[in-house]
Amino acid sequence: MDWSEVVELIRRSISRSLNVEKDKIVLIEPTREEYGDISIHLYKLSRDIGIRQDRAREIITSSAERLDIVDKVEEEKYFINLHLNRELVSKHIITEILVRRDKYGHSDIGKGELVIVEHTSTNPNAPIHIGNLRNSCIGDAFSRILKALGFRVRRHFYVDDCGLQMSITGVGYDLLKKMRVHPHEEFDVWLGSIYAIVNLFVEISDIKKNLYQYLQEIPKNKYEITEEEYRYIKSRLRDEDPELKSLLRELSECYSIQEDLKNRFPEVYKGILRALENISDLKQTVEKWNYAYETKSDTHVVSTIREIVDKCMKDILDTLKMYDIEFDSLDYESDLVWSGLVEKVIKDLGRTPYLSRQNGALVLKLSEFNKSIEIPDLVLVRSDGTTIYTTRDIAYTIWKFECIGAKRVYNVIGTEQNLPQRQIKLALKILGKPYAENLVHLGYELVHLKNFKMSSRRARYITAREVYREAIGRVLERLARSRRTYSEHEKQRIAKAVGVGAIKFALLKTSRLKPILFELDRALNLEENSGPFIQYSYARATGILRKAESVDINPYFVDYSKLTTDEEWRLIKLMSKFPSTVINSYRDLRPSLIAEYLLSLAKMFTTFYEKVPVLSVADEGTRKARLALVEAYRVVVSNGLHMLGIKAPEVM
RNA sequence: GGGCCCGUAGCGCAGCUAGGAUAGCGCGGCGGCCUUCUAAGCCGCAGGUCCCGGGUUCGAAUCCCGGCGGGCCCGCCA
Repeated sequence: MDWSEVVELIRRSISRSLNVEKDKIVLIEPTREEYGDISIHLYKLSRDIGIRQDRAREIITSSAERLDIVDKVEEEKYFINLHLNRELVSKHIITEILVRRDKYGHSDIGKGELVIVEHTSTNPNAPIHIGNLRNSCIGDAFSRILKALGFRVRRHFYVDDCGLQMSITGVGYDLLKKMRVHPHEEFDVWLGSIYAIVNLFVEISDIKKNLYQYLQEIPKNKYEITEEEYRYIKSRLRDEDPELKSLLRELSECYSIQEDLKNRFPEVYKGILRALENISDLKQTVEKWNYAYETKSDTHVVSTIREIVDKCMKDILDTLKMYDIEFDSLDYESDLVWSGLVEKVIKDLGRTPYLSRQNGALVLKLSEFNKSIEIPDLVLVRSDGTTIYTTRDIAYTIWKFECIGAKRVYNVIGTEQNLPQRQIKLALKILGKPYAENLVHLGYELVHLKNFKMSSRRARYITAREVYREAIGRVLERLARSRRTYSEHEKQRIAKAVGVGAIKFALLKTSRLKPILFELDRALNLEENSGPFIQYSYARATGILRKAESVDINPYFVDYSKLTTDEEWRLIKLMSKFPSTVINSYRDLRPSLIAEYLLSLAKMFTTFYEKVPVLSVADEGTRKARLALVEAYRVVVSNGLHMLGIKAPEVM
């Protein structure tokens, strides 16, 4: 029995006695302990069902009193307060937990339905950073929640290897290879620097080209901004022509990026700059690569991009593995394009009245399809024949439903992509796909850092690996200050579990619709509203059972009348709410609900731990009952942590 | 200009979807608690115009309308 069943039992009984539908009976949580466990607002109820208050009171009271789980019915102001029979309810709840064990909180509402959770899906041209990690944690936790609820879950990583950002990286990588400049750091970090630097040169040459019509002093086909040029630009910044002014400002911003990248990645920077002497139009080269890759028409381009994508993906997946995050499938965007599926989707859309050609590009007229909401049209195919990201994502979505057979698809993608996600859904509707409604955008707000703006285009980020190393280091430091002694192996295991737990919890506990200000000190402060706090409570609970002479707890042979303290009762009640918390978390797409729940549960356990002795209590029956309670706590908290992808260490 | 989201204690956040009793938690501040199951802990104190203004209601942090403040999006980028 869990809390929702207790509530249901009472509702059913009262609704029968009053002869009204169950939905009309609203049971609420009392705000104070002396008001009992469950309350009914008499005024509201009597109005809702059209019956006099005193009559309702009479019926409810006698109906509730007949239930064996109800101990006492009291009246206070306009409330009827029910006090539950602690012994009986405790018995039901603890038995349920100890019998169901690692299945407590699980259910079969998913009925084995196949669902896809797509998450992380970062560009394979840079390391995964702390911002991406929020996505991974939410996606991974949500997958675990779905699994616990009986869904068949597949976790997919969309490898975005088409698109300009890959051509930019590929061109730079190729140039360096020809110059015999080889990577000597972590590959993904190295690749990220190439992307940022080539991207910068594309940008600079573009601006210079436009600037040339105003200022011939700035040569139009040079990639670097010299110091002289920069001084000159600054002296002209106050020019009155707005167009010129904005170009100057952009270029001056590029200069600061240039200096930063030159400083941090001198070898890559100089190598690419030297190689560029032989390239007259970098942007054109990039576009050529983009076209060649998407059409698979140049083996050198294809093998080069594939090479860097695979190497980068290895680093990304290795990093995520450190956080215990894994995938069932890597879906290469290029495979999707090369298979002809993207083309087919465009063709299918062409048969609807909503596709039209504008200036050589193919545009999906979403505004005409749905006039009730305002939504911008979507360019599907550029005038050079290449597709854009959203187009490929439409095909990808169809692939998930039709080729994989998913009944529902969850996309963990930042809220900044709200619009494209809606556009995809509309495109599915235009195609008459019945599953359009089963595409769920699990959006989340970004991670911000204090005094630091992350940017892939500038190769500025806090990588997930850095954070991991820092977290491990801090836990080891904490262990060194501990009064306990640990073996080396134990230290490493705890450091990993707790370090990762701290980071994951910090990223999961906040509602996904709120931006997170990530401060390392705060996230890794092991003494807060934190993952380690919950883990610590588990370790303490485990400690008690380790020291108990008999760990064999049979819930059927426990005298529940011995659990008499308020601390015990509060803990039992809260544990009984775990299953409904999991359901709510799934229904509202909010893993943070479980995080929040575990925090209050751990807090409650800690209070119990401080106030109620277990091992030292003289009465054997009491000791046994409390041991059962502690064991039940371990079950609930470890199930909950597991759903968040956080380990529960036995020792800390 | 339009769309989505957020606004609760000095700071970080729950509570709002299904309106009810004295609005919670953590950090930070102050004061206590380790010969007794792990002090990564516990207990106490101080700290609030629930952004503002209307409306609905016996009753609003919660629902509705209108403002204000902040974020994101509205690209032949991803």
